Formats: sequence, C-alpha cells, structure tokens
Amino acid sequence: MRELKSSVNKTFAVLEHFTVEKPEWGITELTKVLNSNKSTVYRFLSDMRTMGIIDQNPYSGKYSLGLKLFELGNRVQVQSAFVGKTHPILVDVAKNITETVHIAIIKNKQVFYIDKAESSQGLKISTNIGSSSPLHATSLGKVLLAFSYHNYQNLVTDKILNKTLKPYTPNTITDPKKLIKELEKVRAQQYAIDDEEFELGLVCAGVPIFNTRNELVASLSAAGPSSRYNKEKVKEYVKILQWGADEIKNKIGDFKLNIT
Amino acid sequence: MRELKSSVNKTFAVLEHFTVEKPEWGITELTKVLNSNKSTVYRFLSDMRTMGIIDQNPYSGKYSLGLKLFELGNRVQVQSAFVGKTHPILVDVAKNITETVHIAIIKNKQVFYIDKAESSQGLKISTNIGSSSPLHATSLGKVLLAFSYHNYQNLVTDKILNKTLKPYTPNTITDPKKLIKELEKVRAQQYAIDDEEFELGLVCAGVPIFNTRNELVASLSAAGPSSRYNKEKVKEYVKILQWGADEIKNKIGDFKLNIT
DNA sequence: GACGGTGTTTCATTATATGAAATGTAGTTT
DNA sequence: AAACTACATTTCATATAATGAAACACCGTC
Repeated sequence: MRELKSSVNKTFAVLEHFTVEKPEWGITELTKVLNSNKSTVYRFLSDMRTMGIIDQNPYSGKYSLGLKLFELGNRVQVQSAFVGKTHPILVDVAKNITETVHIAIIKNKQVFYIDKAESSQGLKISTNIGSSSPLHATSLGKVLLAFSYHNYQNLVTDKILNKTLKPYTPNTITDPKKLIKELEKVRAQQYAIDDEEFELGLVCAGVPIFNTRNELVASLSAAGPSSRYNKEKVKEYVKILQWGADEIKNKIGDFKLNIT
Repeated sequence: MRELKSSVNKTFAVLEHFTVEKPEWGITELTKVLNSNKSTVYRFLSDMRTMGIIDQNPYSGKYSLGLKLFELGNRVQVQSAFVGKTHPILVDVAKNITETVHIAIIKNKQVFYIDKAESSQGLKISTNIGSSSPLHATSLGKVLLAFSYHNYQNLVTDKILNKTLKPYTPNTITDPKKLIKELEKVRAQQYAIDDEEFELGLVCAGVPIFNTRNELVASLSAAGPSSRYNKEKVKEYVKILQWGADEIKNKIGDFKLNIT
C-alpha cells in the first residue's frame, strides 16, 4: 500500500483482494497482505461499507464485496450492451449442444470470459465469468488470435520473441512456430479445437463472433469432457456454434467492443 | 465533489455518473455535474483508465466503465454464490412460462433486480439487472415485504407513518391500510399479483424464494403484458414459479443473502 | 489563421490520508 | 473472575497526496 500513490489505486488495491476464492476478509489479515496499517485499512473498509461497496457480515464482522459493485458491473458496456442482449442466444446454443458454452474477449493478453451457459449434464466444467485463461492453450484464445490481425501481430512480434508459451498439459502447443501454423489452420477451417491442451480430459471447440461489419467482437466455444467428444460430434458442435455466432451478429449489428 | 471528504467517496462519486442511460462522459461535462475541477476529474479518469476501471473510446476520447468493474461485479457474493448457480433454473422457468422472469432482493427499501431470463416473445418488458423499483407497486416487492418480518415491521412503523406510497398508475395501492391487507393476502395465498400497479399494461405474479432453513432469500416473478394474462394463466404461472423457487431452494441449501 | 471547444500539464497551496499508540470489545484460558 | 489474546476502533500530530487556477496543447470550424 505504501508504494501506491493515488487514492484510486489504494481503493482498488483493497477491493482486488476480495476474490471468489477468498471473498471475506478481516481488518488485520487484510492489513498484512496490503503491507499497510490497521487504521488505514479500517477507514477504507468503513467508508466503503457506508456506500454499499463493501458488506460486513453482522455475525463474523468480516467484510466482503457489496451490491454497489454488482450494480456497477452490470452497467459496464460489455454487460449492458452485449451480454445482456446476447445471453438468450447463448442459452439456446447450450441447449442444442448440451455442453457448457462460453463467450470471451481478449484482456491483458488473456482470454477473458464474459458470459457462459452451463450444460445441464452432471459432468461439466465450471468457469467464473470475469476470470482469465491463457490465449495459446484454449480454443477461445486461438480463435481470438487467429482472427484479430492486431493481436496476431502482437503474438508474432512480441510474445513469441520475448515470452515462452507455458505448458499446461502434454498437449499444450509450446512451440511458437507450431502455434502460428495452428492459427493458420484455424483461419482456414473457421474454427479452433482445444484437444486437452489446457486441462487433461477437457476438449473445446471455438468459433469467432463477428459483427455486421465483419469485425471480430468475441469468440464462442463449447467445452466438455473428452469422453463425450469425437470427430463427428465436433463437426456438429461447430455447426451449432456458427449458427449461434450468426444469431449474435444479427442481434448486435455493428456494435464493437474494444478488444485489447 | 467539494463536499465529499474521503477519496473513496470521490472515486465512486465519479463512477456513479456512468449509467446505462448515459454510459459515456467527457472530462468537461463530468466536471460540471460533479461541481469539481477539470484537473481533478481528469486525474481521476486517467488513473482509473490505467487500471482498467474506466475505458476510453479511442475515437471520441469519451470515457466509460471498464472491464475491471465487470470483473469485480462478478465476484460479489450475490453473483458468485447465488445468481451464478441459480441462473439455469431461472432460464427453465422462463421457458415454461414464456414470459420474462426476474429475481430480486431488498436494497435501500427498494426492489433490487439481481437476475432475469427474458421471454422469447416480441412483446416483453426490459429491466436492467442492478436497477431498482418500488416495493409497494410490484409483485416482487410485495412478496419481499410480506415474508420478511423485519421489513414488514419497517413498513408498518416507519414507511407508513413517515412516507406516502407513491402512485405510479391508477391501480397502485397508496393507502397504507390497504397495503397491509394486501400483504396479509399475499402471505395467505403464498404469491403476489401486480395488476398494472407499476406500469399500465404490465401484469406480474411473484412468489417467495426460501432456503432450506425457510429463511426468505429473494423473490421470483413472471412479467408480461396484461393482454396475455387471465386468472387461469396466473394460477398456472404461480405453479411454475413455485416449482422454480423450490428448485432454487434445493440448489442453494442454507445459503443466505443479507437482505436489508 | 483566429476562434471556441476540448483534453492535458504544471506547481504552489491546502486539505486529507497516514500510522503509532491508546482504547474498546469479545472470546478464551488460568 | 481476573488475566490474557486477538481482534476492531478511535485519536491526533505529522506527512503526504489532492486540489485548482492558469498555462498549454490539440483539434475541427468558420
């Protein structure tokens, strides 16, 4: 906390510590991880509680994120102008595929999940909306790289030269040259496959979502256990996903998110 | 801005101005409504942009809410521990009723929408998640009042004595005594009806959602044009809503939101 | 090429944030 | 029930960051 200068920085440094994994914090423990002072942290939380940004559990006294943030989150353009409108389509796609489907964009050189519709089946993956995954090991990410010239260029010039492609399973593509070939394939066939490249046992198929100006807006995928997948199924899923992407295109018109 | 003391206050005073109705702001116009100074507002927005809390449109230069808020909003308990788990049930309910369904809780003595599943029909209402409506003129609100002793007491002792019940249509219940009778009826029949009491042409049916400890957690409603409603339909809808509320109960177990 | 409207930077002044220590509170141990 | 422990909360002198007036920069328009 000491090194952070502006009040905005400090405010959000506090909020950032409240995650899905650790949603509740007391003053003292939060003070430690923030490398700050009890009074300071107390005042931050106290001020935020007054405004509904932070809730306090009346029994434990612990603090957690409040409804004001839920409210603000729903005002963000990606929610109010995109997810809010396209979600019913996603639900339809999930119903037809009977697997969990996701929509993602690029944020900070990662796949950033903005919506999902879960499979009704017992065995399914569970992803948090607002969380991130690696670009090179997911179908969503490969699609976003393959169809965005800007990001593709970034990959070629920056990522490959400076950074290594982290392996997540034995199947993860870690050779930059192979990844570039893979992306060319994705462009050619208009969809991407993640064949247990991020998590063993998990297979995904992803397609791009364009707007009516044919600008890349997001990517759409279906994800399920490898036991339920085969080549025939993938073809079927890709068809349904492409139908969904087309429905979304018609719904959003020329709307564009700033994919960075 | 001058009267606001803490940095947290100032930070969120800026963010609050970004609404669904006016999602984009320039420095100058925002300075005016905040009764502040260009430099100050510029620095706030600039700092927040660096952190992804605010986005800047590269063409117009205007600012809007950023993905960081979307991310934080999805970490709020109501989303991560409730809506995220119960949403598929809501979708099922909407499919069966073929009208838009909502889930709401109480926040600041208002109905606060936390989830929805929209009807696939052309004519439907459109509500923003994270927005609010009056308690006394909606089925969701009447249910929340009727089944929460704390809020019911509040109504009787505070609201009725100090405040008037604002009329929205000729059907709005504005007489406190009538409202109390209405709430008794709601408790007796286990559901509430909003017969064009908030908006002309709009009819809703609402039921309570309890957890496995039978504590009130939220309320669930179906909303559609009066032209599609009749007594038979209402009975059918209430059955489906009660089925949905029961499914949600099984899903959440003894989970409890802090309904205030 | 002057003008009106923006956004951005500068810097001396002002006001708020800070943290050490004192105090309060609740639960636990002796 | 007194001493102890582990928190949360309050106080207040001091340090630090926020502020705003003014200057500057960058448009597009007339």
